[in-house]
Amino acid sequence: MALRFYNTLTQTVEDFVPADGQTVRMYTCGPTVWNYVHIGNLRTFTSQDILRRWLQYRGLKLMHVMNITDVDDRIIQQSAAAGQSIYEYTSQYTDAFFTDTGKVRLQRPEQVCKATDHIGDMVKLIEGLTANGCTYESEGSTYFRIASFPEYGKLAHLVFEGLKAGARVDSDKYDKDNARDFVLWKAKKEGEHFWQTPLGDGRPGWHIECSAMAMRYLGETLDIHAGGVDLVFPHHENEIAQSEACTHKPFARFWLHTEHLMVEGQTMSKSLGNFYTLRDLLEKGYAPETVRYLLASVPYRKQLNFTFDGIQAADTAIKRLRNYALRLKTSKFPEGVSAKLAERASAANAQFETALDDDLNTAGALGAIFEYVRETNTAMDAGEFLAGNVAGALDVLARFDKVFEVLEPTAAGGGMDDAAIEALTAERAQAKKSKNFARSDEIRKQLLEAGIILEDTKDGTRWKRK
RNA sequence: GGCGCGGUAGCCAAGUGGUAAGGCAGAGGUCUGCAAAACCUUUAUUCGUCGGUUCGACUCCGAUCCGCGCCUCCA
Repeated sequence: MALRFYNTLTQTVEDFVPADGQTVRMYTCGPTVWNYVHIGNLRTFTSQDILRRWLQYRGLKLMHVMNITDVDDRIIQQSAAAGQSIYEYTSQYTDAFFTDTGKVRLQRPEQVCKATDHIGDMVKLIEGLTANGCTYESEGSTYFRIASFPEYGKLAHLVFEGLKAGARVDSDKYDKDNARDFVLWKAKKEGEHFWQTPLGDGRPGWHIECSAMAMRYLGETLDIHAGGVDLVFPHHENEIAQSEACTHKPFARFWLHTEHLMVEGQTMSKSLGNFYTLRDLLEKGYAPETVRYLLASVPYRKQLNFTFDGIQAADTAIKRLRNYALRLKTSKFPEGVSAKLAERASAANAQFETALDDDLNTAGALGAIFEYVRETNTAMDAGEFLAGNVAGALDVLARFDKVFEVLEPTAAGGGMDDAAIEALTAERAQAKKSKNFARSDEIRKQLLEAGIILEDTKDGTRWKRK
């Protein structure tokens, strides 16, 4: 089955192939670096990481660009309140962003770009729009005239006929011809950071950075543009308008949007007290890969209800897979290879791949893996799983982990080293042999306190870290 | 009001015109010096509700109820 995605632009699931057949040129809206990432942000970024990994799994090359919005109203306010320049203020949150996303094992895009490094590209784009008659100036600011782009609304599928200009209360302080017109370049305000440009002293509007940087690095038509659902309107709609009105070419072929998450069935918000950053969760003792698993396990187009029961379930599910991997690596299986089980491994891989090809159905993919794990565990218990089947099973896990990447535990740091554990395990084996169960249990307890769990099997004792 | 998404077991969740994946939790059992791991059995005659189409619908159509999102800054 072909790889396919739901495209917000057409509201249908479409087969996906990059325009040049091999390299996916993709742009995702990155963070506004004024705070630490919360789990809602992380859900979107995690879904994009799954997307990246799946495209690579399918043999495609990637040119993925993500922006860092390091100048906007909130940043200007917050940095002023903190008595810092916008650069000082945003650099700490930019660093924190990569630290946090690194912990949940998000791959870094091929190109990360900051808005403030691309003011020149934005100015050029705005000048191009002006040359095409799509802009107007008012009190030093430059606006995009929506009336100049008849297709406005095609992404969000909004119809604006009947809307009276100025009918909506405009919270923005700048004057506009039409309430829907949006600002490309904001005139300088006293005390605010600004750039001197041919457009006048000021700073960029919110939407222009994405168009300018996306086209700068990826050309006029991208294969994929992705973000959270809340960006569909007005952000992505405006990106389309300002890009296409300039180039007269489609800005992006596929638009992918990740649904929001809820927390314990409610919208996440600070006022409800259910607002969590990744740092909050890690402080509560959850492993970053557990958060990753939970966020990735629900398909990206479905709202995800984030609960503490859910994160607990994710933790247990990961342990099950780790135990399975441990069993594969430490057990002695009879010689030979079971053709039936080899076939079963191929079938599991096929199911896994079919699910992810189908608009990244992560829940379906996980189902394929767990079903395979249970069946092969049963075969192992029955003595039907043979030594020659180990490689195939490890391959199933490896394919899974290429996408989900949760099997390797995050190092807790400190603790006992492997040699010391092996020595105690050996001593305990001796004690058990001579039926000295008191000493045997003492060692088990000692290791448990150090976070090491011992498991006695017919092939000897194996250990793992908690 | 307009546009869009969703309602499947205690919780999370896949699926689809042919008779309900998977994970977690619960109960019982097997194995075990202890413990752990693993496995087995068990938990939806039923997929928000009501109609319709069909040999057959959870899956298609209509209506209806409920939840959520966007329409203004927002992942």
